[in-house]
Amino acid sequence: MPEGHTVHRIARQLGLDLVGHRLAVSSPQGRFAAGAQRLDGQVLVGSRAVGKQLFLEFESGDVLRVHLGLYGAWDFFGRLTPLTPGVVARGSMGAPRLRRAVRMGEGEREVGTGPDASSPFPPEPVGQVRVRLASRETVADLRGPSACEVLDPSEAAAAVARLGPDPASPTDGARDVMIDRLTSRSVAVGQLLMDQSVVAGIGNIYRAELLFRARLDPHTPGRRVPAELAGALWDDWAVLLAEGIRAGMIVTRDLSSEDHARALTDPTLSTWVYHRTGLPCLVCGTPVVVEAMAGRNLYWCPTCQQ
DNA sequence: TCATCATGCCGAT
DNA sequence: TCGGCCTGATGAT
Repeated sequence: MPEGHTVHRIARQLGLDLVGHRLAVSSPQGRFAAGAQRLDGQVLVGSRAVGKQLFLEFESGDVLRVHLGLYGAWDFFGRLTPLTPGVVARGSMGAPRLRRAVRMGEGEREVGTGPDASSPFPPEPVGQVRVRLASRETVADLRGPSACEVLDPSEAAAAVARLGPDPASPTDGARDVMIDRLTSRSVAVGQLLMDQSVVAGIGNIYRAELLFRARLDPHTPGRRVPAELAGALWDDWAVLLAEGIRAGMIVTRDLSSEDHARALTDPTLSTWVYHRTGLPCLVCGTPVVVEAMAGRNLYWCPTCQQ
């Protein structure tokens, strides 16, 4: 799945191009027909990401809650404002294999179009589109989400309250809340970082990378993590998340601009340990190992992380 | 062409 | 701890 940075980018794209517009809401696939009918014709008034969840608020107070799960993605068409100056997201945002970014040439306009500007607008839905949000100029199609439901305001508030703090959607005392929840349990810190009620938005890649950057053994019980180290994990997560949102990809190493571009096609360039099983640790040379932790692949360096 | 895998999470056991 | 769900890419056949 898209980790937190991707969902924040989706929230921003929808905020730039669909918030403030009266939308046609439909479910071409049919599996969200009732929810779509409830939202159809309303003005979208807010777009917010908390962790990996997206909350879209409509003028009636109804909130569309979306979780992309492992496979979900949004496809954008029509008029799109670049999230990063000069870079227009084309195609999908969500499942990473679909991520595409096209750098616009000199002199091109700030506003780009979808993947095929010559096709009719709005485009015919392709595949299983659970929800289509359409303004006169922009279409957003949601495919393959694990959660997609309409909530009333109190239900939406409860859904947000179940999540831990998110550095990109800050709340009062967020850092202390994360420190407290991380250091009060005996569960392994490698599991706690993936627990969305401890801290929101971290997935399997950021989990492995944060632990390596902190030189922390993933098996360390949360209780044994000093508060200063838990705070440092929060601070580093805030940095990596902000950079991920800006760049539109997960980068946890300092890369030259050439390597940054090459990392689009060679993911092993952008991480310290994730997906580097058997390759020498970039710091000490020890082969990176992979093991299952709570049913997910955990990558780490047994020498650096002690 | 097929089997496997993936940045997730839930509920049953 | 496991299977189930959702979709597309990848590497093996």
